[in-house]
Amino acid sequence: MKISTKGRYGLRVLLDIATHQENGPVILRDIAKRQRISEKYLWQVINPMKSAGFVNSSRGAKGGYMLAKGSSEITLLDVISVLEGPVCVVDCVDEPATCDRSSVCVARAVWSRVEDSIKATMKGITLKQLVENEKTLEASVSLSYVI
Amino acid sequence: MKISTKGRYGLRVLLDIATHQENGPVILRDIAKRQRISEKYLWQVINPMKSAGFVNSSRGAKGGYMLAKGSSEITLLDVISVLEGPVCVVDCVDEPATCDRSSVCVARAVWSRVEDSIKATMKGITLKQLVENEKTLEASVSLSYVI
DNA sequence: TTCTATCTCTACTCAATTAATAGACAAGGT
DNA sequence: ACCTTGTCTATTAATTGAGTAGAGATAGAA
Repeated sequence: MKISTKGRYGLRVLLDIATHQENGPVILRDIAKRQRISEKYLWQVINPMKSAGFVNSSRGAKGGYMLAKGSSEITLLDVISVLEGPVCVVDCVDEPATCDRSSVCVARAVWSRVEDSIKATMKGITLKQLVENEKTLEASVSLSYVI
Repeated sequence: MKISTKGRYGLRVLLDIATHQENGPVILRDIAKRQRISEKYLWQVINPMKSAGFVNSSRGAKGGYMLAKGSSEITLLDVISVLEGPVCVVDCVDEPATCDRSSVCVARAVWSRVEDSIKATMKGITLKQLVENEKTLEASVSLSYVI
């Protein structure tokens, strides 16, 4: 029941891009520095998100990555699905054919219920919310320094 | 985001015991046959549940396992916590000390929210419910044969 | 008492997955 | 041209998952 580094890093990468893309594309090296993740590994994280259409890239000097859509259109469920594979706590939920009892299996019904609940929660969390939370958090932190 | 065999088998084992313990202790070999799991591996599943106080065991002839408490007192969250370890999608949620940013980390807040939702869902599912679901399911299946 | 059924425990193995690292290559802007 | 940046393919070490093997302990029955 763990989220792997791919999923966790992916979320942080998107958040990083969202908060730094005002002045043009954000380059991998800077993300890597800020997030303390190797560039090489980061590429493996960001590449699927490019394929999934969360970010755009441009090559060469002044290149980098930018969000490909509004941050309110990217949900946690999207990110995790792309980086960790479909949210599926037990295979038989998504692939009933793998077990002949699936149509009458009480256990399967349970996993299905758990899965639905996870999906619903994740779908309700957007990148935009995170960005806003971060802003208010920063504000309160800097405020505490002033006081 | 997968539940491993330990957790899945554990649930099935409890359900199996609950539905077969009327005539005394249920032996591992029978559970193994019915659930198509090796006895050896099954022991690794049932042993933590014994330690956790879900089942009692008696040794020797006529021995076996029985539920140690009412099926309404065992929740899915209990079972999974015992067999898969604490429900924790990301370490920093349960152990804030592992990361110095944890107190101001937006990502962590997200994982915490996901975790809480999973826990709440699992806590709401009791073994008793499963037993009852199975009964009604059996009834409807046998009915369909009669018709 | 002895036999047998049953649970108990430790150790081992094999495969898959995770989390990286390394290095060559491709393309676009100045 | 040159430098910057993204793109791709391998490789690897560590961890976890899933299961097997076999000896040992204990309680009831004959």
